[in-house]
Amino acid sequence: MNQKDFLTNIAFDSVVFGFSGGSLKILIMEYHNTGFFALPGGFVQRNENLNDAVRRGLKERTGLDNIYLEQFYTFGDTARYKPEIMQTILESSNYSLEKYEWLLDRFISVAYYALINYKEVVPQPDALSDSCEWYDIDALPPLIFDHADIVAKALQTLRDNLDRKLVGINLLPARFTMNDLQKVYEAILGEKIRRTTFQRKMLSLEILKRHEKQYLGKAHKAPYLYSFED
Amino acid sequence: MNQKDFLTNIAFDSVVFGFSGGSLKILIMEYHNTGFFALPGGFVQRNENLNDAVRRGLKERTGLDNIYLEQFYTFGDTARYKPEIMQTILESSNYSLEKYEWLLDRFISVAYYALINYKEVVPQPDALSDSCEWYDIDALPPLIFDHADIVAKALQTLRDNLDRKLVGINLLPARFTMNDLQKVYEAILGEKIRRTTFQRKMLSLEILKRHEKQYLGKAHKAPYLYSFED
DNA sequence: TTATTATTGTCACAAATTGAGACAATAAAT
DNA sequence: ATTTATTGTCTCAATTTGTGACAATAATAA
Repeated sequence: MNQKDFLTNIAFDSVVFGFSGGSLKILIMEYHNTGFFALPGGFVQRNENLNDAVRRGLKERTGLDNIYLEQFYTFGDTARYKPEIMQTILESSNYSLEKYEWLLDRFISVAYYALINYKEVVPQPDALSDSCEWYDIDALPPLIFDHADIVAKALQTLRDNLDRKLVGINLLPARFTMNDLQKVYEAILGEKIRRTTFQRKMLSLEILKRHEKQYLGKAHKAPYLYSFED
Repeated sequence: MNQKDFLTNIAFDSVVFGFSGGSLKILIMEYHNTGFFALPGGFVQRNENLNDAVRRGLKERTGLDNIYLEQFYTFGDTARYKPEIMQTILESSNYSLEKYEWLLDRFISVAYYALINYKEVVPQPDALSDSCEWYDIDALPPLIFDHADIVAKALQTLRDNLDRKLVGINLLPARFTMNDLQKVYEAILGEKIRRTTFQRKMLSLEILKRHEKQYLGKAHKAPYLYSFED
């Protein structure tokens, strides 16, 4: 992690969405001995595409390749520049302030959101952090810098894109019921959806393939399973 | 324009849309003695918000404050890094390669689009360029770097946002006819719109204020003028 | 075996939105 | 007074969406 390997003044942050227990969650890192919470992020190598840098960072945090990923905004206000916070983080991990002085400079951050299947992930902390864990989107800890703004804008963008792109599928396992899918939509939108209208709309898109029924031993009709990829 | 005044490795580019003669146009710069064409852009001062930097750049090119402006994507592929082009531009304007060596570094560019009233603008070249002129969106010269991609994505984003935000109004004078507005929509979408449906939809939004009729001496019924702001 | 229960898939009809054209009302020219 | 081109509005059809009804299950309880 040497300064000359990386572009200066530019960083990225990722809002990694997962779905579990009926609610939407994101990954949050906690730095050693500081009580500071932040989005997972990183820096761009000099010979690396920006998008590839973000995928590299996500691979380190989640172990996953081929993640659904979307860039949504670049945050560049001077108000987000708070070197004293980064200094505390470095000092708390006994990092040399001389060697890592470049981290105390101002950064403009390109923000992405990712959608992943919660069950496939075992979140991994990095060298500076104690933990990388799922937090319910409605119960986040206080975040450093402007990361709360980044999360809010990620969620807003996800909502705006929900109809246009059928992105909700990326939060589910390969096979899911119509009710599973509806729960994802409700968690993202933060409101209840009418069952019959939702089912009709999803089926009319003609991109869901219907498979065998899912028998769960419940005292009622068993639902079909669906998948996205043919 | 000293390196230490600016953030390194980060730039911005602006796609400035105007509407004239029934078609959509954007501002393009041509660099001295090179035959190179590019989008207007610039760099971010160390103590300046990113968005403010873009507005500062637009003010220099157009003379306008309070421009409708939207960030839409950040371009960070390594393939866009072509120092030989920038070197040619600097040499052709007799700039010292030593002093401006930082301009030969790799830049990640945050792209914005702006919508302005064509008639209010007298485009201004900068120190490196011969001209800053309007080009029809369908007849652009070949652009350097990935600027053609940036234009394409700007237009796509503008189209996607057209219904959600009634942005077309920013391309027109303060008072306009329904037909003027329809022509703007048609130029952006690249297709004809049904007159009665369009009129009904615009009026149903209830954000247009109707004013006196516009008598142009034509042998038919005169249209009403409308404005956006109260 | 036969109800009972909860949920699913689909249909039917109403309500709302959009598509498409008809038509009267102009301003100015003939 | 008639003609011409365009505008504002209306009507009806077509499509989409909202809302509830209802039969078809799987398992449970009787």
